[in-house]
Amino acid sequence: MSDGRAAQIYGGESLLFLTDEQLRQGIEAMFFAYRGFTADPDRILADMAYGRAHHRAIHFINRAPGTTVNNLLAILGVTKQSLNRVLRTLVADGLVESRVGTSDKRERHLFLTEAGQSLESQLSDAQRARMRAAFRDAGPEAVAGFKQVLEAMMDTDMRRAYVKLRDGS
Amino acid sequence: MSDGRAAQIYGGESLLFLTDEQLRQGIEAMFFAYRGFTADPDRILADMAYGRAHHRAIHFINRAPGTTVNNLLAILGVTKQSLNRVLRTLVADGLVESRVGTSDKRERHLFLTEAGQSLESQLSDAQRARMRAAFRDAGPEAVAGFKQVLEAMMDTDMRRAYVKLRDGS
DNA sequence: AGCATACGTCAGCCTTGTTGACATTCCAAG
DNA sequence: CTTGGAATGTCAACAAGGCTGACGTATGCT
Repeated sequence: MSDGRAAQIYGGESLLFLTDEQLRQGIEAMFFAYRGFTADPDRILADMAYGRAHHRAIHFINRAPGTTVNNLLAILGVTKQSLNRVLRTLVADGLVESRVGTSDKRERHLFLTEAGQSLESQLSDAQRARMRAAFRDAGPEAVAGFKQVLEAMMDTDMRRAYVKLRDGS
Repeated sequence: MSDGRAAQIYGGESLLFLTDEQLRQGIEAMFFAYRGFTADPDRILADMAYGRAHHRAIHFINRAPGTTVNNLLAILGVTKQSLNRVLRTLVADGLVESRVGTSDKRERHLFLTEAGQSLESQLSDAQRARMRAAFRDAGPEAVAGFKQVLEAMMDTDMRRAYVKLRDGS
C-alpha cells in the first residue's frame, strides 16, 4: 500500500503530489481545518442548549425547506432516533415546524420558523465569514481546486446529495 | 453580514467566488467530504473497541514519536482527562508505550509499539488510499488549491501546529 | 385484507467530550 | 532546604450525540 518516496514519473507527468508525505499533509490539513470550520458555530451554540447536531439539522432544513424526515436522515447519515432527539427539542423550542404531508400523510415536512431562521443566519454568518476569509486569502483558482478535491473525497451517495443540493433544488 | 448576490467588482477583479452561494457550497463540501475522510478508518475501528479519538492519538504519536502528553493535548485540542482515557486503553492494550522523560521526569514520552505501528499503518493506508484517489482525480493544481484554502481556514494555533508538522520535524 | 413505509418513542449502551477535585512527582527559585 | 508551581495521573460525575432493538400508530399500496 504505502508507496514510500513515490517520486515516479508516469506518462511523462510528475506524480510528486501523490507521495505519502503529500497525502499525509492533506490528511492533517483536513483535520486541522475542520476544527476551524466548526469552531465559530460551536462557540455560539455552546451558550444555548444546542450542539453541532442541531446546527446540521437547521442548516439542511433551511437549505431545503419542506424536506421530509427520511430525506434529512439520508443527508445527515444518522439514525432516526438520533435525529429525532434533536428535532424534538427544536420543535419544542419553536425553531422548527413539522407539518403533516398533504399527498402522503405519513410524511412530515420540516420548516424553520422565524426564530429558527434567525438562529440559522447567526450560525451561517459566522461560518461563512471564516469561509469567505479563507476563500479571499486563497483566491479563485485555489477555491476551485479546493472544491474539486473535496468532491472527489466524498462517498458516492454523499456526492450525489451534494451535487443535488448544489445544482437542483 | 449576508451579502446576497455579491456579484461585485472590486479593484477590477471578479469576486463571484465569494457569493453566499459559493460559500454555502464550500461549507457543504466540507461537511460531506469530512464524512468520507473519516469513513474508512471508522469502519476499521468499529470492529475493535476503539474510536476516532484513538485514531487521532495514534496518528500524531506516529507522526512525532516521543512527543509529550502536553504536546499531544495541544494538537488534539481536548482535555487531559479525555486524552488520558484514550491513552490508558492504548497503553493497556500494548499499542502505545509511555516512557518517563530523562531530562524532565515529569514528562511522559509516547511511542507506538510494533502492534501500534501495525494498526497505524492499517488505518493510514485506508485513509491515504482515499486521499490518493481524490488527489489523482483532481490533479496537482487542484491539490495545491485544496491545501491553500484549508490552511487559510485554520485557527492560528492550529495553523502553527500544522506548519510545524509539515516543515520541521 | 395484509404488507410495507414513514415516523415517533422508550430503553439502554458506547464513545468522547466536559468540570472539579485531589495526589504525585519533580524542577527551580528563594 | 523548603516551598511553589508545573506536568501528569486519576477518580467521579455529567452531557451530547452516536448506536441497536423493540414497539406502536398512521398511512399507502397491492
